[in-house]
Amino acid sequence: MTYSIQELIDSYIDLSFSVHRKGESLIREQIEGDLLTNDQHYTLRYINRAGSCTSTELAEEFDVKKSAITAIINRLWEKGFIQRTRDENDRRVVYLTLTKQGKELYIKTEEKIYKLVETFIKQFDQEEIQAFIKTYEKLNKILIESKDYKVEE
Amino acid sequence: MTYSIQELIDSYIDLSFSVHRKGESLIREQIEGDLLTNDQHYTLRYINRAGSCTSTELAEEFDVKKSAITAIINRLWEKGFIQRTRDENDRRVVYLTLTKQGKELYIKTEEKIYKLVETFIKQFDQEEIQAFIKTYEKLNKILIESKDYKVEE
DNA sequence: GGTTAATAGTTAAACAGGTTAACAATTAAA
DNA sequence: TTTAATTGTTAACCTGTTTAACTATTAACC
Repeated sequence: MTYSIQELIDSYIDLSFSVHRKGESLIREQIEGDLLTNDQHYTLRYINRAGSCTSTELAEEFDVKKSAITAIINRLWEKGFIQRTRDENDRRVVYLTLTKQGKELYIKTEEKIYKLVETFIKQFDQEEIQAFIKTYEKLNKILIESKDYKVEE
Repeated sequence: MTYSIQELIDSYIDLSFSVHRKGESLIREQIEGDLLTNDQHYTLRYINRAGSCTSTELAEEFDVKKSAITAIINRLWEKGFIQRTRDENDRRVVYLTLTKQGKELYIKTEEKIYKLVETFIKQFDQEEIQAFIKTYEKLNKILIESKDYKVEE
């Protein structure tokens, strides 16, 4: 188990591709019928965890422009999964919360995804779990710190 | 460093989200101006590594329908980065290869991505490298094997 | 050999998600 | 009180995706 730096870089790229493509497509299959897309589920997840949040917050979390969030929220709002409430103190702000329907669908979908991921985790032995945790903590740290990375020309 | 199964599942989901969102957006910034999208670069990468390939192959690799590949290939073809060559033995088949221009752009872009990933890898100490390799190998194995996973209702 | 399958790729319509640029409404700062 | 900055939306446009129908070609079968 010795990799050159080149091989490590390749591994990272391959893993990133696999998680993105294969992982996302596995998760897509757990999502309720045609009711939600992947991104819509992530949006419900974020709002559920936050309890209530704003478009600006979602735009930062997802690293997209606010207009992209407006579009996603509109679709969820039209389907009755999200509520918009104007802040009476600062009337520019709109708080997003899940409706009862939205919360129910979110929980149901999330349970399926948990079952999927659980089958992954259960295939790890003790050593692999430790390796996973170490990698998870390191990668999260690096990805956050590299937010504004720029290659020198 | 002890995580419950619940926390492990959450970690997996968080990591998957981070790699997808933050990782992809970091890579996007390394890609040449507005010449290529992320998916277009992945397409050039696959063709370059294969030397030559077909739409069907790309559709399987990316886990999308062939018509989605046609759309991507069309855009790359219009910009002169990809060549289409009909197989004379089986005239249904079209081989995709990079043009000189396409190869040059691909290599230039890939170098930037390598530099980015290199800065990640260089932040790993020896133990973290071993943990990463173990996790990489395990996750790749699991993602491939779970290709047709279905949650029981 | 001639009909029927299957395969490779394309096209068209429709949708989701993304960007940019302009805007309205509101609040903060000068 | 005029000028900035912030929050969110809208409109135009692009990319990537699916479904369904289609063409062209090859393979399979009787």
